[in-house]
Amino acid sequence: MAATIKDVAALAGVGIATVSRVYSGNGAVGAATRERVLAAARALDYRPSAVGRSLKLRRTGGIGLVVPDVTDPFCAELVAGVLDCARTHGEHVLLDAVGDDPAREAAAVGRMVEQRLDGIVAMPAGDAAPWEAAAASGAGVVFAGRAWPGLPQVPVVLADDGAGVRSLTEYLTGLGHRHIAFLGAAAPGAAPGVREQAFRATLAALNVPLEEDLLVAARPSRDSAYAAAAGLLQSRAGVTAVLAAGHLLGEAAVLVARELDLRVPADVSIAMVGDVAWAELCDPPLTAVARPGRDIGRRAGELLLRDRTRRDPAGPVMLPAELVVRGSCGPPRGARIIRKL
Amino acid sequence: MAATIKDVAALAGVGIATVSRVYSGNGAVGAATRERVLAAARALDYRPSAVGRSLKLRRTGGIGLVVPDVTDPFCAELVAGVLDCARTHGEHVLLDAVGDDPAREAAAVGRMVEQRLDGIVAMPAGDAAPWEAAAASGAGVVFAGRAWPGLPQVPVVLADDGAGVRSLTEYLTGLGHRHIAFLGAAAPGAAPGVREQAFRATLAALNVPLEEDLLVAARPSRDSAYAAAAGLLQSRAGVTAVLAAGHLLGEAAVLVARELDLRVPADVSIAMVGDVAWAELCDPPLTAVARPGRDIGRRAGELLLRDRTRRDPAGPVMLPAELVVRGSCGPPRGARIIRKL
DNA sequence: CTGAAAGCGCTAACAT
DNA sequence: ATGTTAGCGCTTTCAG
Repeated sequence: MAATIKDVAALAGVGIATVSRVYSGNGAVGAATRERVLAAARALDYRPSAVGRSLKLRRTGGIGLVVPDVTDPFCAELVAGVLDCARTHGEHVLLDAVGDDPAREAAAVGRMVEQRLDGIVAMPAGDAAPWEAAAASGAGVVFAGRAWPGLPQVPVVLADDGAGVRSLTEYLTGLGHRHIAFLGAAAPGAAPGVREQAFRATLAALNVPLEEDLLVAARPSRDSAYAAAAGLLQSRAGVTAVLAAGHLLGEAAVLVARELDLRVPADVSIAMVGDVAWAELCDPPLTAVARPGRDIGRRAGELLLRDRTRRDPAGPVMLPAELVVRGSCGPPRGARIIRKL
Repeated sequence: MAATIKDVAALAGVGIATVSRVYSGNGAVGAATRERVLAAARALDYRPSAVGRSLKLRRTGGIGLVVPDVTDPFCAELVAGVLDCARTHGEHVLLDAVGDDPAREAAAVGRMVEQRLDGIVAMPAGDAAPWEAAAASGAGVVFAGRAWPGLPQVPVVLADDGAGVRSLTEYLTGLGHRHIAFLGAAAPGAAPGVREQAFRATLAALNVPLEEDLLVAARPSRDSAYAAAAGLLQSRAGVTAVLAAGHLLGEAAVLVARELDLRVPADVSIAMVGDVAWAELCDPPLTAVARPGRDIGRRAGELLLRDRTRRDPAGPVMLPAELVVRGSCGPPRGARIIRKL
């Protein structure tokens, strides 16, 4: 169907090497010859085959990208960032969404390895095995937006959620809150995430006593988030503010507060980590920690594409998460009015 | 770096053809031999190269996907749908976002053609040329989520926005509205889109006089949307409802209404086409026309992957857009209260 | 049931 | 400046 280099060479009356030289830019060709080649190519609608070239060069180019869900705003930003990076480098991007399912992730990584991509940037979900295999196969791997404790040798770029939560916690306590709920804690027994750790640490540093029963666990699903928020706000033991550890949890908190006819921020302050479009649209607009998804994606791509003989940075690359103050947090009910700075 | 079929054959003490047969499934191999091959492959971390196979088979597989912006909720849904489809067919997806820029689109399509993908599904932005070239090269092309009048021979799958806008317009007029603004009309002189046409037609069918100055134009950007909404609502000549033709326009309307201290729906009713996450979160929740982005993506993928010798359906595939009634629309101020049905 | 060999489209020596 | 050729990793006749 598609014309090959031979067709072009034949039509132009030159050898295939000349055609190759015209397209690859290596080696010189006379102006007249080049013109004949180009004309022939145009006549035949010739596009050089990346497949043939890849086989010969033993390097395909291309970035694999594995995220849990393209529909999630943070993931979408991250994808956009990787796309940006790929575009500036003239690379293509192979995308898959694996829904945090380790089996699907393994399958996706396997397919990408078979495609002989330059490397993979991923928000890792489950098993270490596929990543080890990918790295062993010579493909680069960079994690983005999510840490993966098991593979310390894999470079990773993250939002500095610890700092983000610290800012937010300090902001809330500064407003006068002493009974802050943390929505989205680890299940009892499980290791707490960075967000929860930062929350605990900040409270401790501020000498605000931590109330363990205000750390409410939730799995990362809408339903679980909603249940957790409902459980918290219905029987709220003097909670004056809730810090939602993710945008799904923030959404749940807003919805539950509205259902319970709680005024925000008069009755409860609400804030969340993850700044998404609706944060600005809801009423009142939600204070949130903005995580630089696009930058993370871009940076991860750069890390992948750059010369891999160079030593990678020790430890994760942390990109700043910024506190965006909007109208959803105020002083706790009954507190002295804080004078504006 | 990576092991090849030869390495495996050598280690297993068989010919490369046998290794190939083990992996491709074509031809029979003795159980014992197969085991030896598999063992050797495992020892070498062998993964067959898709590049070699593609070259030999002269068919790469893979779906190209071109959207304006992965960060847009509708596009993200569409991408997710194509990903779903690709997964069930064992295909991979090559994604690019081109920001509605014809030059970037042409570049993206060019790269995809060079990759010798099976075909491309796209939300087309600009020029017809790259698409014609792609189709000529033998790759299938399917448009999704956006019509492209210039290329009638390209199959296209769309949300039935006409029907959606009709439902919405009927709903609004049913509530008693007679002065409905349409936010997002075509620029004066330009051809109106399906949404606008449906709006005009529905009003005409209902014998509601159309007020031309309530059709306000906007380009598809946040700024333009905001300006249009502000212009409309500041000097509103008796507008009782606004129908926003897209989610960006809906967002702008909500924001402007809030800034102007207009109560929704008491002072103005607001509704939009495009149901996005925040519609449910904002206060009051926004009535919207839900467009089945994911289904559109899936369907477009199917259309692309299925035997292309079969005749494609004449005319676009229309997927239903559903009116989701929430709290942002009510009877116009001063109207007789409509009895509940 | 298995091996040898041709060739997919391309690039990079090497030769002219 | 241009042509010839080998070979990238794989599948697939064709022999055996």
